[in-house]
Amino acid sequence: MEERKLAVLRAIVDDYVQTHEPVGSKALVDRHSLGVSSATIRNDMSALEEDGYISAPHTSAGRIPTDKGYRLFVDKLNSVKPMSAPERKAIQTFLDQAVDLDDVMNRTVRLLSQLTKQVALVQYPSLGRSFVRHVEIVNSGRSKLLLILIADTGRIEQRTVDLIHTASEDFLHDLRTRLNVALDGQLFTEVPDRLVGLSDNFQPDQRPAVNTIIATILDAVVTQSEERVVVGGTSNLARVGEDFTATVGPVLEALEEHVVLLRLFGEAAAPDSLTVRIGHENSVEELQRASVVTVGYGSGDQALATMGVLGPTRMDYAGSMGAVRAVARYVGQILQDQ
Amino acid sequence: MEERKLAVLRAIVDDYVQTHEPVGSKALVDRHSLGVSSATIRNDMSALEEDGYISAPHTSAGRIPTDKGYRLFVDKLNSVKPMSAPERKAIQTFLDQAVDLDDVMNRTVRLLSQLTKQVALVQYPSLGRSFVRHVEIVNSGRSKLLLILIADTGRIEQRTVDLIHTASEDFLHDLRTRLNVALDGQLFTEVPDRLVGLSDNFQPDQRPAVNTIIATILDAVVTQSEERVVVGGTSNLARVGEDFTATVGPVLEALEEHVVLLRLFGEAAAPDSLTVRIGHENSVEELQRASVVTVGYGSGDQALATMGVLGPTRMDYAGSMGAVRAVARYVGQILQDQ
DNA sequence: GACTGGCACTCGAGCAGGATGACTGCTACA
DNA sequence: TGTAGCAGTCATCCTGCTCGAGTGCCAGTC
Repeated sequence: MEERKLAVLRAIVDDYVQTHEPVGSKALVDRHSLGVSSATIRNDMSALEEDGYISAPHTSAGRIPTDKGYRLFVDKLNSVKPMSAPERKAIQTFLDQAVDLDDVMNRTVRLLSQLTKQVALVQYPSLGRSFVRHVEIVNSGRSKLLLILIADTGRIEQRTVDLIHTASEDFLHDLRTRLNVALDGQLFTEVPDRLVGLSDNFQPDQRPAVNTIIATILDAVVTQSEERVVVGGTSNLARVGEDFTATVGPVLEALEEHVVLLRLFGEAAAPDSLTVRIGHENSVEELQRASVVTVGYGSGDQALATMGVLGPTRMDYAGSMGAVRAVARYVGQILQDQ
Repeated sequence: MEERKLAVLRAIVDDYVQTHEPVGSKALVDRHSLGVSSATIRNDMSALEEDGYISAPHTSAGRIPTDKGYRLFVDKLNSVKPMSAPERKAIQTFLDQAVDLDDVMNRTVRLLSQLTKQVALVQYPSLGRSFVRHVEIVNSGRSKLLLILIADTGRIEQRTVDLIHTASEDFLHDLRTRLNVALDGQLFTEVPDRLVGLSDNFQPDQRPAVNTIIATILDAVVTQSEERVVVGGTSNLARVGEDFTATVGPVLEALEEHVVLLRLFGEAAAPDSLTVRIGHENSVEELQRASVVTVGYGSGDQALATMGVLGPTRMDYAGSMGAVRAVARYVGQILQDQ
């Protein structure tokens, strides 16, 4: 791929992202200093179209980039747009005001959507990659217990447990202590192993209750461990122009299905490694006219979860990538400090 | 207001809600058995327009109800549409599967939006109307503490507290016990009073730490007590047709501002008392082309919080009111059982 | 007095046809 | 390999037109 053809593709993407209109050869030489005439550009564009990087909506219109064109553009992007110093400062102070994990997640989503003017997606720290900080059991009247699992990231899972008999305070105290001895500081994925044989320490008549509680813990840890995603900035979809019911409707629907979103995130990558999925590269059908920029976040080198933004394929990739990466870094830091 | 004019208004609202198109006098007599000719209807419509209940978008079009017309329609509604037995069953089983409060709230929002095909809004149970079930303090390494407040509704508030010195386990045990003695079973609004003088029970050198912790509790209880709302079903806005950027964009923006939504809910009414705000009756400017149906929910006769749906003024009021009320009842029951 | 049938009038929707202009592809040339 | 110019294409915009839904009014009827 010759240098100039790449420059032409870059120029087309830039212009199209800005104007949302097919861009012609003449407009291109006017707005960019490419050093050659429009006829030459036409030849290059013709070649680019041949190779499937751009296409013309109809004969007498300009060209727009295809998914393949955006892909090349992103691959050849020499640098993501870094945040300015005041922006970094603003991100930091805004996130530092958060009082708890929910607040961190909500603020992150707001920040991302405002910075990128896109829909923001933030996954809660995965339990599977977190450590148990504390287990608490609270008697909630009658024969009900409230079971609370606290992760080092500040994430909390709670479950109610129905027992057949009312549990005594002594029994609960004993159980609480043993659970915390067994689990505190362990990875959540280790929890099932650590609970094996725990009920052996109890009186036979207490074992059914213990086993019920253990089953509930396992359910909370295994079944529901990944399920939480926060979405924000959907009003940014209003600016896409185009036909609404056909384009934005399905996207909104997909965003409501958190299961779909989790599939969208896929495997959490290492922190700082940006992933860009453009149009059809996306496995979720409703989102094949959209692009997604994601990045893993977390403390240390292992990612806790993923966050990112979603927008039309004609988005500002360099800017979005920069913003997503910057925010992810700060969130990683904050969760480390918790 | 004569009976027939009211019947005409009802028919106009029904037809317009169904077709989304201005309805004329002829269509009206065709579709409804009003027992009079179209000319008579025209006279009635003329009078209704005079009184401001309906209006014509332009000369040769039919009429559409005004906000005032919808208001009269709702006021004269003799009954909300009750849920069918299978629907009630489905609501109940779906909600019964919820594992914790977050899950109840999320399921409620999904249920409401699916039943009404509108945007659903659910406020978390207000702390101010809940009782303290338990207070927990967890040492989270170094000089940090994790403070957890659990309400009887299952709602959990957490805060991290930075102390100057590392707290001893004995001190924490003592503090935890005293806090629970003082607070368990109390209304959250009583919490500030109950904590007065608590630090007097501690050694002078421990008092600064106790006071810091108390200040954090008060902050969690007072400042942030009302703040949580869940929104769902925004994809239903895609079906409004009309101009998108002008209508739906501002609504989506308003929905993202949870502070605005809380103002929308206003004072939580008693459970079961439905409130309908139509178009301009709404104080939130961006939502003045929308209608909101809300109802308080809770166990007993005091409402814990509010839930409802939001849609275009031309919504199915009877159906929405029925669905909202049915769901609110079940949620109230479930929270009572927790 | 309330209701009906009929008729003239209004005004937006929708369509056809023509002018406009942006853009390309091609060809000849430096 | 790059440039200049020209012919051709095609969507968009505008205009004028017809069509028909729907109203308002009036005279007549029960």
